[in-house]
Amino acid sequence: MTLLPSPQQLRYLIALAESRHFGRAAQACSVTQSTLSAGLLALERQLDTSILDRDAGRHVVFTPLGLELVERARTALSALEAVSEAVLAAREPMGGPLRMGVIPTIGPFLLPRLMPALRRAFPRLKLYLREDTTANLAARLNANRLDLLLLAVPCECPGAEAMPVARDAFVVALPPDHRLAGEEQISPAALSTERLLLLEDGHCLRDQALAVCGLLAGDGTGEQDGFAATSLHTLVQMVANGLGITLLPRLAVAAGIVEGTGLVLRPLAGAGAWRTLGLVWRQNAPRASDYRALGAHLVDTCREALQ
Amino acid sequence: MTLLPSPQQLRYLIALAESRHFGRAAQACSVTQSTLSAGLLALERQLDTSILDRDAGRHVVFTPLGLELVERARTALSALEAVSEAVLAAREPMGGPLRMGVIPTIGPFLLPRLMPALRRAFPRLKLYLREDTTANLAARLNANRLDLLLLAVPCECPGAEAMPVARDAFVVALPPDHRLAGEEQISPAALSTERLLLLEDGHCLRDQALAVCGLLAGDGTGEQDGFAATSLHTLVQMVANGLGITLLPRLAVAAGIVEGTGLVLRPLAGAGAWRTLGLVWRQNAPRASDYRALGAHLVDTCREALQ
DNA sequence: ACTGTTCGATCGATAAAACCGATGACCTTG
DNA sequence: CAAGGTCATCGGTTTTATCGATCGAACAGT
Repeated sequence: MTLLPSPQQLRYLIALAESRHFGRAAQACSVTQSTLSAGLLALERQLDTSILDRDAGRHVVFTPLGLELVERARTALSALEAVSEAVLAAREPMGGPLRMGVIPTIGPFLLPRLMPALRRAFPRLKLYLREDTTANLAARLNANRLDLLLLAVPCECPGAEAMPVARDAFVVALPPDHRLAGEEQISPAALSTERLLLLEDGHCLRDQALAVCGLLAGDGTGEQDGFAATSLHTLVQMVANGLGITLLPRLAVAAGIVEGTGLVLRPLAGAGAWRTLGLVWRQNAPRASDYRALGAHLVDTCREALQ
Repeated sequence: MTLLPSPQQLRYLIALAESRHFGRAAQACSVTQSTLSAGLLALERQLDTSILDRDAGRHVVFTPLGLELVERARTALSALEAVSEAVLAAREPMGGPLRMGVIPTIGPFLLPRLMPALRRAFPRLKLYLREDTTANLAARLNANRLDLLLLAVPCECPGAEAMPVARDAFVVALPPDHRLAGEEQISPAALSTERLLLLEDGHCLRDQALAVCGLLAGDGTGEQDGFAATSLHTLVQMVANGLGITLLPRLAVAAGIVEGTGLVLRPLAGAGAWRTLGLVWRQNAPRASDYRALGAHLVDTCREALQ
């Protein structure tokens, strides 16, 4: 039987990959630098390969194989942690810490409603939140630094399981004096010729809104003077200032994002366009059944939030 | 940070689950019984849970949670082994041992051609073979006791990646004095009223043949007097004895399975039915690129084997 | 009921390893 | 060239894994 790397060695490896600094990596692992150094040397000796390029000056440089090993170490360590966590999950369903990631176009509008409902339904749940873009959240989910994502599905996330929870329609928001403000509803085709304001690149809502207008995402598509908003709230302010029009998710509208701005809201003509909100977690996550139960509650909360 | 189970402890757990006997499990791990016993007790203590039901007489009985932990331990250990194996795979592409499973309706007809070709292309490859049904092979793939499967895809195998390599058409085989033997080609509908002989339950070819005839798989479907064949060779002998007709994969026919039997072969009318041969391996398998290269060779071999 | 056997748990001793603190060698920077 | 920072190495200590021997309970055959 081949000699296996120890979990500790893998921790050292991952910590070093994240900080690229022996001392800080050691600190993250709560050991001394000498211990971490020796542990990594032992790992290289056991695997009979070189993980670090030690001829590369004083910077920590990984060999190509070393980088692959880091990735595999991550999944291996996640699998090990899943063993421990399965015990906790079985002992106390819907208890303990849950690290959830949420995108900025959902969080501020849904969480204020969701949190009280969850606290009522699952009093023992400790929910840690992180707001970030889909790509960053997905990376953290894979690195086992988040347990659950609340975002627009489908999303590129290999090895993950998704559960759709709600359909969130897009609504056109315009200044009251806009020439389209008199229309009952607005056709998607009409949008593509307007000055369409969008969130900056990286927000999935941006790409979805562009898709609704029949435009392809790309550098600066749909931007006015190269200017894009950093949040839906600033986006609304820009529209209120007459800089253009935009698409808002019904979820944000229902949460009152346009209140006091005087903006006019109009539905999209036709079958309408929407995004699908959903939960995403790692396959084989020990608490997957918890996540599904949470998703069931989320379905209710979304129905209420979307009136 | 939570205390993680050690790889050794997981090995003990898995070995015990497989043998349900402390002494033999210890032997499988090359340790003494006392070591394994202490290791498992330490694991239960660390996880603060009970894995074994020790009030259940002298038999080894796992708790429900214990069984789940065994499953998770398997995946965790596989992930750990993947780290080590990635090193070997990088050091020597297409070298070292490869444990391949193959179904009985492919192996005897393709391997005689495949093996010499592989030996020529990859001289350093050490290929271990196991012939079994799809279900058993899939179980062994998941348990990390096989690396690669050669079978009919798609197959139920979660967490696996598949690569189709060839299309293998079905051919009707009949006795020369059969009333359908005079036809140029035979329609699938005509088959369903014939005395159709098939492999016994568990062979995927059986279900595929039934599907071709528009029949659903079920208890005894398509059996004559409750009698089913255990291999394609015996099946051919039964047809030659006038007990009925059957469907054979072109692969077996091309390998000469009906030679000397006097059986008549007729194509199926219409678009024709076929099975897809393919390779399957675990996602994240360190040698996945090797498997794809092997699959590319397999495409050639199959083309030749199917003439 | 008695008895020998089998099986898993426990104990004491020993060898291996993980870890720490201090130190050394080397590179980089001012 | 000197100073600071960074990783590797070394000696000593603590912890852990393992073994061999033994114990006690459950079971089977008489």
